[in-house]
Amino acid sequence: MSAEIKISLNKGLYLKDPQDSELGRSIIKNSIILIDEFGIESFTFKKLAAHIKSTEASIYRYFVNKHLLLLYLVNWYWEWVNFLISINTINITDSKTKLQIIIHSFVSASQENPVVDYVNESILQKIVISDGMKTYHTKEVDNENSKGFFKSYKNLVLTVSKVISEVNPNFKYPYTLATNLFEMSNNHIFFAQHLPRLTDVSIVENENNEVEKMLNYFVEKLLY
Amino acid sequence: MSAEIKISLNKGLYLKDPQDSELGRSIIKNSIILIDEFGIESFTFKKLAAHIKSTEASIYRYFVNKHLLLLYLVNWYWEWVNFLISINTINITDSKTKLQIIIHSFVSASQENPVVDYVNESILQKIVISDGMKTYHTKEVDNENSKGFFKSYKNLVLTVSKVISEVNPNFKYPYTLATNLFEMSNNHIFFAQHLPRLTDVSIVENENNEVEKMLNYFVEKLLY
DNA sequence: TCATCAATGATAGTAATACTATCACAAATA
DNA sequence: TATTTGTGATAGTATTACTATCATTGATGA
Repeated sequence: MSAEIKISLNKGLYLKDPQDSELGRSIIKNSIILIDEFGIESFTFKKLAAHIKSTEASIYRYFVNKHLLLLYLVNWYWEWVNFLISINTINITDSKTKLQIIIHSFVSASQENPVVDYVNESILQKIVISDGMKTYHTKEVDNENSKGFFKSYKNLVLTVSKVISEVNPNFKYPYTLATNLFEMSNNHIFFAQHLPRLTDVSIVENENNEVEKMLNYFVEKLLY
Repeated sequence: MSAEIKISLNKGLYLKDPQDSELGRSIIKNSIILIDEFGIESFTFKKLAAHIKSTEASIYRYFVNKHLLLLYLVNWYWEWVNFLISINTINITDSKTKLQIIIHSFVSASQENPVVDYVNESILQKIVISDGMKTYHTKEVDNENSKGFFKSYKNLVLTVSKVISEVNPNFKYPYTLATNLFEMSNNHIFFAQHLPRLTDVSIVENENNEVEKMLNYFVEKLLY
């Protein structure tokens, strides 16, 4: 995988494309580290500025506020998972196998080779698991949705729903299941770590094998 | 249903029991209204104080901060749904029917008779749908979990998982499915309203029939 | 009936957050 | 060489999320 790949995102997510400058890439790289460290609530542009030895004002030239920065990062993740699915299923003809690969991508996205050096996908996955749903659980959803800020997620769900319908054309809820596989994946990785009573799976040695097995079990019962 | 019912919650959730005083009940009643109106992010104790013609200081005598207030309200909801399930399944012997009633409780909890006059369960459900997951998606989960702040949710999941295992003792993931039914219910009501591309269901005339049907379809495929 | 005590209100103050504005400077570009 | 672009430095503001202190009122109890 070369460094040539540039994931392109909705222009409304940023004021200035962070991928185009040293400072921009540093903002991306280090915001991922700091959001993971502090959580999105306690993360501030001031902390980030201090960390990268820049200033708040400079960061505000790239992103309107931290919510849009998070949305940018989460969109990046959605695009990236979509990309992984594309390349990993390109030569696969069997739909059931495709769906298995999709599930593997949801669960183990973080263990793929990095695409660009300024995004640590492994940490980014942790952010998506912990804070991803906060991007759309706001009073601004409808407004932001109309600007296309959730397009990447919808694309991902569309891709997966197609495979679901290939596996079983009679299954009535392909979109619902597609969304649910992604959310279940994230939720139960989180629950295994923090609220184990809410799940049956556990995380052994940082591997999400059990979550993957669980999702395949659900898919089998629902579609086969 | 009489007004005698008092839902009892973990004492760590509040500084002073809001159910025991006029002001406390007013805080509960009006915080539900204002959180729904502004969303948890823009909701402040100052706004609430102005709304109920009290002061910030007085509200802080009941709750440490708005996060704990939200946690209180969400716990109230979890307890309430658990209570609904208990009374609505009390004379039911068939497990499949029990599970249908559970699903109906998740989806239509808001349409049951109110238990106490200071909690509008219908609006509270909207809050749980929009902001409920923010109670545990924080850096404080482990700490708060150790204080028992998620006990009500775990109880609810335990109740449901037992019924799932009654329906099909061989199903491997009863806790996962129990959690997922609750989360799916909330998520897809939300998606139907704000991000319809992520779901197959729609909300017609404020009724969640389609979500209920969808959940029953999933349960059937998974357990029958 | 008086003392006191708990609950609430009124007011003030502080540190941090989430910005916005202005000016200076250096490097790239035309 | 002139100009534009990107970044840094600094300052300032409104709001948030509290904390502290004191006054008032109404109920309790001796």
